[in-house]
Amino acid sequence: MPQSTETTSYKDIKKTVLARIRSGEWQPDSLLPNEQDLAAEFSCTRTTVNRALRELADEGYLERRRKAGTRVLSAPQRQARFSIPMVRDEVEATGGTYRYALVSAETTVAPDWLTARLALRPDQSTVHVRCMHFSGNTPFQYEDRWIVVDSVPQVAQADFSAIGPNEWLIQTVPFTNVELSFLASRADATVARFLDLPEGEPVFTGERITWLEGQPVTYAKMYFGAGYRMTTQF
Amino acid sequence: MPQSTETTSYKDIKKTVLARIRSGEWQPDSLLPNEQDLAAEFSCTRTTVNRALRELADEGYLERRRKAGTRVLSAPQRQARFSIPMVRDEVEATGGTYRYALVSAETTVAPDWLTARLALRPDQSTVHVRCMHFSGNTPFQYEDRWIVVDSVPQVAQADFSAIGPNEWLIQTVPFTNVELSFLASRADATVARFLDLPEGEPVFTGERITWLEGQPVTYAKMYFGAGYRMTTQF
DNA sequence: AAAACACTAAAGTCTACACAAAATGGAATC
DNA sequence: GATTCCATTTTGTGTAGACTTTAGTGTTTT
Repeated sequence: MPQSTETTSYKDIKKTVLARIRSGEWQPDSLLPNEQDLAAEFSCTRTTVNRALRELADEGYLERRRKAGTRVLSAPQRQARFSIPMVRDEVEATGGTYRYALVSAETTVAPDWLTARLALRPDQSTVHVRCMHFSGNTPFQYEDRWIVVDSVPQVAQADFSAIGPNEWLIQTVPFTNVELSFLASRADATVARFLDLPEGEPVFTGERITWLEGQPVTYAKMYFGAGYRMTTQF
Repeated sequence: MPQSTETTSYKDIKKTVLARIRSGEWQPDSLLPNEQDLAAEFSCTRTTVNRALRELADEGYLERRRKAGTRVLSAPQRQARFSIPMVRDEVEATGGTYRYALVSAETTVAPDWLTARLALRPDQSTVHVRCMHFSGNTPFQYEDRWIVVDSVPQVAQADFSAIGPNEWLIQTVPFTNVELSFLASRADATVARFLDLPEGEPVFTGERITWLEGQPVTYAKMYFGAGYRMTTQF
């Protein structure tokens, strides 16, 4: 049957279901009709209903279990998606001119805390890179990163004077797992100097650990310049 | 054909595609074979390939355009999903005992900055609620919230002495749009007092604006206690 | 009672096919 | 040379039907 003449699409179903939840017609914790019945109601196939409900479950509105059916989540476990762009893109998106500057790059044995954090073997070798990202002449981000040499042997030959370690890594090694945190920290002397802030100032900070199939690849701490906010809409 | 005997599922296809991207077989920016050809290769239907590629595009690995085809995103525009639980759930998830305390609740005309922020009409009435969320006896979050009376008339009768404004709102009014930001701010005298921190200390801060069909519903500022970090894995 | 078992309802996934919609690239026209 | 228009390709979405997997529920056995 062609869908040009008045059919119900999975998007329509999503909207209707959401509306019913919002209107209170379908109370939290209550069970929805099964797919078959909904298909009949919307005069479409179960496939279409399935897609609608599956996506709503994905978005955190519904909970689905085989045999048990589909129920409305009581506390809509909403989730926010933040896009994590590369610094260059983030700067350019705001109209700024991106500039990168290497501060230091050296091969060292991993410090204790890093060995613990990444579950490294004692005395594994790392490349420690510190660098700055600017938007025009304004400091945008100070990055402090360690790369595990055993996981990324090529890093020994890498030259970080022109390209940032993040961009280099993305081009060079894949990763499978990431742990990402955000917090507020106080600017120590170093961070304050590079971000051009008074010492002790609050700094929005990101911490990122990346693995490839269980192997720790890199640990990065990213200190954002004054006034930075991470925003999303949904 | 039954799928018990060796068929390719959309999950298999996702894995294979990801593996090819990671291995470099399919370079960033390059075009993938079209769905028909992939279906032939995996000996399944186009529907199955479609689902696999659609989900990968959703997850930020691929870009798909009709007629243009499917290509590997050069900078895998990865996105992090943070779940935004209600404070009670967040506290209880860490094993703490949740406790709520109202600080103040009063009806006032919206201040200038809020009128501007939410695009209110001049002198619209709001309910201003300030409250604390504890984990055991440790301050977990100080919340400072305005609720627009015109959008939520019931708020005039609400009693926030036992239930937090957020939980109340979720039960009472639906919302359609949210803008959520995170930043690092310095604790002013009030925030410092409630969170039991020295004044000027960095505070991880969330700001949330909620609309219902274009109508501003509420503005909330959430100050998190010492050591808070927002974490996700992917 | 408690444990093991079978039945069955519901979601999960796949096949096979069809038509819809977008957008690219080239052809026709100005 | 630029613009408009159109055919074609590729993804998007729907139908119809089948088999699979999970997990409640009720029954039987211990």
